[in-house]
Amino acid sequence: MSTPAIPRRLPRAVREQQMLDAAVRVFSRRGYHAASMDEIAEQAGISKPMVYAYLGAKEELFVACLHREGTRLMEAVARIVEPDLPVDEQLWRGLRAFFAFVGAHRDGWSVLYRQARGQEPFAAEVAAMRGRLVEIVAGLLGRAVEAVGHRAARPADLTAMAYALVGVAESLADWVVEHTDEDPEVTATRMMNFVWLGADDLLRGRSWRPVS
Amino acid sequence: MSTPAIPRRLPRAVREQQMLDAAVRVFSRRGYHAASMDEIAEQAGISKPMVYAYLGAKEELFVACLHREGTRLMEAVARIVEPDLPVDEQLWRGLRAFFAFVGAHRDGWSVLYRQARGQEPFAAEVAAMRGRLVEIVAGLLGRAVEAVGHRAARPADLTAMAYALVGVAESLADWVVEHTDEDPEVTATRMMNFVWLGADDLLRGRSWRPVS
DNA sequence: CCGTAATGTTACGCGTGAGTAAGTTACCGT
DNA sequence: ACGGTAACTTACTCACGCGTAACATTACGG
Repeated sequence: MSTPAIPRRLPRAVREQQMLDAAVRVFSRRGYHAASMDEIAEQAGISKPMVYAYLGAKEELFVACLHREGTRLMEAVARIVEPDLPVDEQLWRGLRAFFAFVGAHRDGWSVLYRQARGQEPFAAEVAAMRGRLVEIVAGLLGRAVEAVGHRAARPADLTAMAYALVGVAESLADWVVEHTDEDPEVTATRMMNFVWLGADDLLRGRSWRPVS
Repeated sequence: MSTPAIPRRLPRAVREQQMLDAAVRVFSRRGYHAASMDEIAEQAGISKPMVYAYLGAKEELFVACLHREGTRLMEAVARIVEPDLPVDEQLWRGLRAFFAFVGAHRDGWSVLYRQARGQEPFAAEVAAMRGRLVEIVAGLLGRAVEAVGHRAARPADLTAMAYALVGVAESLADWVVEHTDEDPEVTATRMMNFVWLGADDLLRGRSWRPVS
């Protein structure tokens, strides 16, 4: 009648995930430099050399965090969006998935966007990811313009508009992080209203879809 | 006929500005932690103990940078905006001033927004500044809604909308930083079009004001 | 013209935290 | 049951960079 006594030794794959969990938590709390490898190891319930053995030095570890969180985010969104839908519907779906993800992975979001964008070795990588996203959105907008039957807009105009869209999403992601109580879906609705209709219509009381 | 031989010793006020200039440059390039006091001193053309004598330890120095750049930005915008103008006109003026400032002070913007928001001792202060700005914008929107003669909107709705607006501005500030060649005024126009009209109208070819 | 305060320098102490060497214990296939 | 390997630890080294003590020099008011 001895409980199987959970093994003190765990397989590598499991430990790696525990380490990444701990690292994301600590990086997001302290910031890249202030975070110490010792604290990360402690949080992971393991000793420091194991972290080095499995995930390498601090920089590599941070990149691993970035990569995991970034991939998770992209997949969460990609899973939901279906091509060949009208643009507003695609936006709506993508945004719901995005805010839901941020709401459920605050620390990951913080590492990705609050930390990495400033710290020099990583800023470039995040900028690249963001750039790809902006171009995807710009492409979407381009197709939408064609569909409505207009002359093709200048690429710079579309890219700038995509920049703005992505910016709104990032900013409202902070809103989601700060307002724990509010349903991410409500935030997605707010964004759709704002972005799709514009301030002019909005101030006049119109809405793309009611907020709640 | 001896040129007055610029004095090697300079008054405190001048040195302090040189130091802050150097600090902003180095902080923006390297990030808070990676920036070394030695490099800042060297960039300022002075030795390290002088920096400590005039502006204190690293944290105090960074706060001083934050404060100077933040104040400059606020003043640049406040100087332009006049109350009692219609909301869209106020937005337009404020945005022109904002993007012009960012275009002329890239490093300052980077320190303020890319660095400070992640680094723990400072994140709170920046968040507070940003929060005040959001509330100002929200107040503006509230007055606009009343002016159009609607029932007062819920505060949370206005604040969220202000969040989104500020987010667009921040994001397009990055656009300005990256596209050195483009006139900041063009960026301000892009933002007005996007924010005021919304994607729906915009994709159909309408515009608040042509881009160029 | 001289003292004194402001401006400036060189050279160092010292904590902190990244990264590692060497050794130990549990697990697992044969 | 018994090698061998994967999981794990303790206990260091060492560089880096913040902050300072102690000292030098120029300006300038009285």
